[in-house]
Parts: sequence; C-alpha cells; structure tokens
Amino acid sequence: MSRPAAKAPVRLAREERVGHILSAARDVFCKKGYEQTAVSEIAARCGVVEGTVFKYFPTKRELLLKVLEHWYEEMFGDYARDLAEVAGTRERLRLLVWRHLRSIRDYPLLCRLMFREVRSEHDYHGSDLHGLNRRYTQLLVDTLDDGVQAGEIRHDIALPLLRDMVYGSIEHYTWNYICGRGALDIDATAGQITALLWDGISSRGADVQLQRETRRLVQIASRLEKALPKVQRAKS
Amino acid sequence: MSRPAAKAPVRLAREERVGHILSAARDVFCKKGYEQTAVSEIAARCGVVEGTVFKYFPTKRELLLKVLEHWYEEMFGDYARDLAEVAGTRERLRLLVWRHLRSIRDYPLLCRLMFREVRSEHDYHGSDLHGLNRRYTQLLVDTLDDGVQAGEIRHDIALPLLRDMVYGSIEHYTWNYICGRGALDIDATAGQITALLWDGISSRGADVQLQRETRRLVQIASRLEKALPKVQRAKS
DNA sequence: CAGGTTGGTGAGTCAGACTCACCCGTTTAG
DNA sequence: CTAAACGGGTGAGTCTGACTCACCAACCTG
Repeated sequence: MSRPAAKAPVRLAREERVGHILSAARDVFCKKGYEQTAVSEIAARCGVVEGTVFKYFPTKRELLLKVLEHWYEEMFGDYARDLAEVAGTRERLRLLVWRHLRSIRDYPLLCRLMFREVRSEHDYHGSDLHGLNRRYTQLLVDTLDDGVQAGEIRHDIALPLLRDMVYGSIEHYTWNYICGRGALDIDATAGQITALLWDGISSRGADVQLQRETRRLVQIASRLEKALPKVQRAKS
Repeated sequence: MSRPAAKAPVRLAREERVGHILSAARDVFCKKGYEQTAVSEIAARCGVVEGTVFKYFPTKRELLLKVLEHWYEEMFGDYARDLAEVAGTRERLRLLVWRHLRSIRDYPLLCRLMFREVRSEHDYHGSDLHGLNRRYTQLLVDTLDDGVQAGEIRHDIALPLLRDMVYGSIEHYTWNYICGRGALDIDATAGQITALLWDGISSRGADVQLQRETRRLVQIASRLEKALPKVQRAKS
C-alpha cells in the first residue's frame, strides 16, 4: 500500500475562487440563515479549508454583504428600463410595487437575509449595499415626484414617508411568506396596495371639478324646474 | 492579615433574583444589543456568577424573550381603555398610530430588540410574545372592523393587509430613529400616516352624495327634455 | 534556475454560551 | 434539637465556531 497521496490543492485564479466561495456562501446562507451557517461548511462546499475563505473575505459578515451586493447588481440590470414604457403614475407605482413583490416571491431567502441580517445592523448605514438600496428606492421617489409634477399626485404628500410606507407595507405583509409560511399572490397584493395608497394620494382634481360642475348643474336645473310651470301655464 | 474572607453569596428568593436578572438584562441588552451582550456581564451586574443566570433562564435567548414579555405586559395595562373614549374611526386610527409611535419614541432600544432580534427569528412564531403582539395588533383590526360596520370605511378593504400597512409603515419610517439617527415628530407623523391611509379607505361620502345629485339631475334633465318639444310646439 | 508572488493549508487561539458536580444556609420532618 | 432534604449559588470546566498565522508549494519572471 502506498502512503496516502499528498493532496494537491487545486489552485484557481483569485476571481474564480472568489466566485465559487460567493456562490457556495449564497447557498448555505439561504439554507441555514446567517447565524446557523459555519464558515467551515462554506469552505467544504468549495473543496477548500476554512482559512482560505478568510483569505478572501476578512469576516463572515463581509462575505454575507458581498453575497447580497452581487445579488442586487444582478437584479438591477433592467430595472429602470421598462418603467418608462408604462404610462401614468398610478400604473408605474403598481409596477414598482409588483416588481418588489416579485423579487420577494422569487428570492424569499435572500430577501430574508437582506431584511433581517443586514439592513438592521450598525454597519449597514453607509455601506455599498445601502447605496445600492437607496438607488433602488429612489426610483420610486422619482416616479412619485414625476406624478406630483404631472398633477396626478397631491402636492402636500411627504414623499419620503410615502416611500417608507410602500416598502414597509410590503415587507411587513410578506414576512410570513418570507419565513416560509403561507402563499403570496403578487398580482392581487400589488393591486390592493396600489389601490389603497392611490386613492389616498391621487390629487382629487377630478372630484373637485365634478363637484363644481354638479353644483352649477343643480342651480341650472333648479331654475329650469321653477321656470317650467310658468312656461306650461303660459301655454295654457 | 486575615485570610481572604470566604465570600458569602447573597441568597435571594427565586422571584427576587429573577427580577434582578431581568432588570439587568434589559439594561445591558438595550445598551449593547443582543449579540454583543455577554451573559457574564448581566451576571456581574447582579453580583452573581454566570451559572446562576443559566439556573433561571435556560438560554440567553429565553432571557431576552422574558425581558420583552415583561415590557409588553407593563405597557398593556391601559391600552384598550381610552380607545373607547374617542369618537370616530378616523380619530381612533390616529390614536392607535400615535400610540405606537409614542412607544417607539419612548423605548427605541427595546423596540429595536423586538423588531430586529426577536420578531424575525424562527422561535417567535407561536411564542408567548407573538400572542401578546397579536392581541396588540388585533385592537387595530377590531377598530377598523367597527369602522367598516359603521360605514366609515369601505367594505372592500382587506383588513389584514391594512393592519400590516399601518405597522409596516411605522416601523420602516421610524427605523432611522430607532437606530439612533435623527428625530421623530410623532404628532406630525401620526397625522400624515392617518391622512394618507384614510383618504384611501374612508367611504367616499362626498362621492355618494355626488352620485345622488347626479341621478337627480339626470331625472330633471329627462323631464325637461320630454317637456321641451311640447313647449316649443305650443309656442309656435 | 533562483527568487518573488500568490493560492492554499491546518494547527492553533480566543471568546462566549452552556454544563455540572459540589457547597452551604435554610427549612422541615421526626 | 438534630439530621435530612431543599434550593440558591459557585466556579471550573466543555464545546463550538470565528478568526490568525507560520508555513508550504505551485506558478511567473528575470
């Protein structure tokens, strides 16, 4: 019997190894959550030893952040594009809500990591991920602002509050689904949320004018109503 | 010099010791967050040794849950009471929003623990704290339901969604304050959130009247239309 | 081929949650 | 009154998992 062969470690280029680690980390973090994941398990999936992971990522947490950054950038490719193709602020709002819901439906585990492990931690504020997220939510604010300029949304709405209401509502409502309980009908939900918010934020230009016109019509009708008997009397 | 005096551990009744530990734990958890808190530090604050804490609380996490349960029960004393004294669903909604905001303003650190460390963990669902929280949010749902019955809120609103929108909006909007950044004007915020939601969910009394008036106008117009030819014929 | 560069190793250290055998003051049964 | 049972408290452990570091070996370069 020969001596156990000295294992020859597989040498990869830096980026390639980093890519493998990120991919494995994404899988394991999703499967077990951040706390329950051992860096050694991620390493084992790549066929390397724990120390190798720490060679490329200074801490476990940094690794988590990079996993989510990659995911964000991967998602953002075609984000602003087809927004311009939709006409009307209400429909654009609905699209943004729907698309956020779709991300949650398609990647509940990554969303969970994002909402729970990352966004609430001290080091998130000011991080690259925070920047990415701001760019993401800014799209909504810009859309709403366009709606204000176009007269479709009332001028007295605090847009930052409205932005937080949109994303806060969605996250809170989908939390059960994100935790693996229950289903998520994104079409119905997007419709309901949009309807609820819109009827609160759409400028009531139509209503006001309608009221004015109606009042005028009522006056006219009343005058005619009063006049009619006289005319009829005159006839006779 | 005498031999170092054999330390005589202070013996307390079970409940008393538990109370001290809960109190110390609350302070340290608030100051440093859950992860950064060492059980040994909590023990030191009570003048006991680490093992003593584990005598009364099986795990660090269980200790956290009990801390928050105590806080919840402490807050709930007079919760449903003065709600009945407020007339009108809109004002009741505003009160509930305002009171939730007040809790956040007054106990941001405990809220942070609740939102971040507890509510998003697997063992929360079905826990005592979950039950307390459901009782708390149910108050809002009941209030809204009363509003529906009273005709103040549209019948086609999904109340669970609306409940999640209320609490989700508030949490998302106050997160910066909870993390120690920025201020929180609870009066203004409660007003804005209520206004935004209400104009989306209140049954449109104005519209209904508008419809009634329009229907009347149509009748008048029809009569006039029928009458007009006769009058014209008579005139000629 | 020598020397620098870089990917990879694995045996550590360290912190902190949790355990357990034991100690001793108090209470209670005989 | 005394001895056994009870229960609060101890502190020296164990164990897990993040993170470190001295070293190795395969490649590139002059």
